[in-house]
Amino acid sequence: MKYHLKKNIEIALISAIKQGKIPNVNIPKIRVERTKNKVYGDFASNIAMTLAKTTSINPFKIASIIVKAIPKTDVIDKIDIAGQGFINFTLSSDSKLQVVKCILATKDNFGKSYVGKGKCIQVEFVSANPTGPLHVGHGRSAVYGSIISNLLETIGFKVHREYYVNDSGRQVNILAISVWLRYLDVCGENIIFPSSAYRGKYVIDIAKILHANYGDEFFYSTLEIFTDISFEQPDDSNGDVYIDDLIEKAKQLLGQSEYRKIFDLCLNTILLDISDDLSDFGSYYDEWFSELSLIESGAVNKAIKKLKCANVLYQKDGAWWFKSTDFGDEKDRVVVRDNGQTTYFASDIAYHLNKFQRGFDEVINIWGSDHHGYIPRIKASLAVMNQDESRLKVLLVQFAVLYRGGDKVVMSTRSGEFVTLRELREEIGKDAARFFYVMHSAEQHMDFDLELTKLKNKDNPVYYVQYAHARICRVFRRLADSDLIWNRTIGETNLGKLVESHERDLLTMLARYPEILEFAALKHMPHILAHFLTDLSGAFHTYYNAHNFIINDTKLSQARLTLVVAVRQVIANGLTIMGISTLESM
RNA sequence: GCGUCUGUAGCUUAGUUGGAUAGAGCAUCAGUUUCCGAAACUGAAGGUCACGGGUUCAAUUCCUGUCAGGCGCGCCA
Repeated sequence: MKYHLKKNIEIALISAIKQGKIPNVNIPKIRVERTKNKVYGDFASNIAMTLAKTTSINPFKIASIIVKAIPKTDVIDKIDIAGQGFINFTLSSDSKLQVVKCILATKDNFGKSYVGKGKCIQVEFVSANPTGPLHVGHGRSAVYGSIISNLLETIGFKVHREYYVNDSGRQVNILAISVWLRYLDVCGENIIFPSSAYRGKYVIDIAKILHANYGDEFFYSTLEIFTDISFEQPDDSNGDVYIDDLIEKAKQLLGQSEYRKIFDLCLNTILLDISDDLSDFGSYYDEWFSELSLIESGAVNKAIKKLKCANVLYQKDGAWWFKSTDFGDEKDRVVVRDNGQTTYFASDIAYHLNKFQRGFDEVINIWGSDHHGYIPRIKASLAVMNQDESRLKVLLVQFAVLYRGGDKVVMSTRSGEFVTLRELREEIGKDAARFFYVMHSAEQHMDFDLELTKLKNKDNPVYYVQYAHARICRVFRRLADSDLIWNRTIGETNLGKLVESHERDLLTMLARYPEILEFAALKHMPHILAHFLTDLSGAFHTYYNAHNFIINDTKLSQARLTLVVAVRQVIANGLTIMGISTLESM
């Protein structure tokens, strides 16, 4: 429709110029937009105002010249000039009704398009360290990433959803050592647990599994372990060194293959928990990509070689540094430590190179806002390796602060006092959690009130939308109770009877749905969809209260029922994209 | 301190390639069930768009300065 109107304006402009009514200037990009206020019709263009300066003609006059030259079609009912020179289009009643037939014909596919032209996009999201269960902070990324993926798929992109597993490096080793120490406890040793180890209850659970699977296979006495290891300072000032010493000692005592058994069990247990948690939450993945595999396959070393060849690495204090300051970073970054181990950053360089080599047209990373300082160095490394870094888009998600009533929920990993995503889901449900996470724009700091999400009224938008759907289902159950049926053919042929303002509003909203999807997907703004569904549901509830659908006037009744079926379809389609259940009754 | 994101009604917030009277919801106040589920609807009130400059036909939107807040600034990941 927009395209149709643009084309008509273009034709009008060209003919006006030919007739000499408007000077022959460069025609700016013609923009046609939905009006914000329905008194201005359905669509508006500001073309006259943008032309005013170059032609030095008053915009109102330009507008009237254009309007006169626009070809007549049966799609457009009338064209007005308003304000400082807006050209407002009102669509014909008949053309507005088409959307209902279109929805009924395409059903679940209504709203889908091929804007993406089948281009491949990789979306990496959450990628939390596999050192513990996901907490509520990860929830927002999980929802944001999965809905963006769904949106992109809906408008014709091929989407690859990926979780990057940081299964190498210190943190996972600390987890392994934490589990091992708890395991020794289970074996009967009395271990003083280091404060810099992971102290959550889940660590003990894994230790029990370890013991159940392997018995005392990994048992060593306290004496054997703690000899030659400096004591941990009570103020935790040497915690890092202490825990690293412990890791080394464990590897020594246990040997590589035994240590690996513990390590793998920890990792697999946690990963299984995370993947179950995410899929129960409605976020799904195509691939779980292992960081360790990059190191073991030599991909990391290859990437480092590339950087060396590009002459952007130098040695200092026994470590290898990447000159990222040459590419706008704040400081240079270490890629190989003085102990010969590669850093997380080195893996990430290899990982991003790998992503690019896999041939994705676009690569999207969804990161917590705490990683924003990390973007310049990754882009720098890609540029050095002759990759087009504009193919990488990093979307930052701000933190959500949890409230319970008016009180902030304090979270601290160390004390083990954090709310897990699973607990959140059990407390308020998947649907409410997803809706709340996504209803605000991602770059907005967000307050998430747990009490609010538990309300079962319109304070809680997820119920509001789900109720609209259930209410429509209810109407049809009621219809059946009265031994009546919905007749689509009669409904469709009588759509012209839908003349009430509530009905016109709904028709306009339904027609906007595909535009909303396209906009939300391309701009990576899933909250737009959430707001749209809330608005559509609101318009429906208003309509429901103002008019009856099951009435004696059969033709009007069938037309209304047909409209309402279309509304239900669009709500269902939208909720599906959001990963939220559609309910037939509540 | 430097970098970065944010600041819209009492609260939570839409408003995005600059457009017409800045939209919602909650809370407040006043109403709506013999009628498809009131988990709903109608109406009222509530705003110097943090503050000051600039750019132009037009600024909540772009630029700049100030103030306030979040986050980052490890040979952690």
